[in-house]
Amino acid sequence: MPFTLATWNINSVRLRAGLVGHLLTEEAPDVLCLQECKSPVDKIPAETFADLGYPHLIARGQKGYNGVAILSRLPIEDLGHTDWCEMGDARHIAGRLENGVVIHNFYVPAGGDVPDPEQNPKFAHKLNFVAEMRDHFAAERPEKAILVGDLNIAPREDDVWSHKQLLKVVSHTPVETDHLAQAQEAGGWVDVTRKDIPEGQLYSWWSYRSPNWDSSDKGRRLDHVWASRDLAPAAHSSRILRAARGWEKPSDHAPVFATFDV
DNA sequence: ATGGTGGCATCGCCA
Repeated sequence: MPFTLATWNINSVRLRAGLVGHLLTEEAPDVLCLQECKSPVDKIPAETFADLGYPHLIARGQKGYNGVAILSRLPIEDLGHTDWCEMGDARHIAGRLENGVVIHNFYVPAGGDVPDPEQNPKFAHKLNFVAEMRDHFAAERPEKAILVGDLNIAPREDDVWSHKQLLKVVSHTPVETDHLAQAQEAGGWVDVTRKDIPEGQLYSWWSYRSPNWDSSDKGRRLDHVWASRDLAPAAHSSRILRAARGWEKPSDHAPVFATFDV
């Protein structure tokens, strides 16, 4: 049975519940993973989504910051979360569909502005977080699993508008892309988006601070869909819904889609 | 070299 999954950093699920509804109605993924919900779980407008055919919701939340959720048409079992870096942040949730597929939804710390862990504790936190992901998935190799989310790292040269100009910009520094590659390798994860779209510039985020985001196109691919090695051959038809970045009062991220035949 | 925008725990912090 094929199923389609999407991941989207929504930047406030309450403010943008209408946009979420629009995506569910127009694109109808079976599963939608959200990050930066910025809401306690009991204040997520779950009924709105249930009325649109998504009665299943698992989430972790906190007031104002972070927050991850999985909306699903299909029943999903809450597998809990890991408290990465023991910060108590709502940055991860895992669930299992009835077909046995496990979904990990991550919101990796952005890391602040200065790409030096000695000078900037937020950058140190980001590197530690990704190192813990590496250790976690090295200890327990994922099978029949999908990892999605805003990983806040654009790994490839063609995942940013200018490789050269972003080498010292947080999200594309070598130490970050090395850390991400190690986490990916430790779990045997396959980058599904790049498996399906191997060539060319590809972005999922455009800063709010750039007024002409579309024409200047200074984007980065910060949002990812990975599959465990056994599941990767089932993946196809990835796409990024760039148009969503141009919707009324948009998130600064566009949703990333992948379809799996499982 | 700087500042640009947006959300919220809103006058400072996060992205």
